[in-house]
Amino acid sequence: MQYWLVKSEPEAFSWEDLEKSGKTAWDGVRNYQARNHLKNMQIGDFVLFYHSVSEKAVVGLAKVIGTAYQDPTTDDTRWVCVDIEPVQKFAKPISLEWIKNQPLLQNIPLIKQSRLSVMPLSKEEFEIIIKNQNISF
DNA sequence: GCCAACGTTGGC
DNA sequence: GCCAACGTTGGC
Repeated sequence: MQYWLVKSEPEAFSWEDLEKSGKTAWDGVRNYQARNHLKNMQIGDFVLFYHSVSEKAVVGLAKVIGTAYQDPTTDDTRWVCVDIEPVQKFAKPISLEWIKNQPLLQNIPLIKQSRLSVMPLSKEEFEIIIKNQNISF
């Protein structure tokens, strides 16, 4: 079991869009580091969903329901996507500002490498972010 | 809206 | 193989 965080501009694809469609192919990734993380995802892994730019907050929890396969939005075989589905919306979004103030979250790529769109989190980092959300697994 | 950070491209 | 130019992301 691994833990991940993915970013999306809500104007492009939001948590609400994910809930509406029930599941989605996490495609369009064109960065090798992010691509490598996608390839490492396993079915059942949890994925935190972050709204970048206009909101800058983690807004929900999703999970992986399909492992990496050829990204259908390109013929270029370098790129893959995975399938995810929503688990639960956060009762209270976790802001970037809050994350920056947590001593134990100082090393996550969200802060250190702001342009990476798919990143791994440790179990501890994941649990700090989802605590107080009353999420039932 | 600006711009820093950073990844990619292409000329040499 | 280096690096300048360029495009994109995302915080501010």
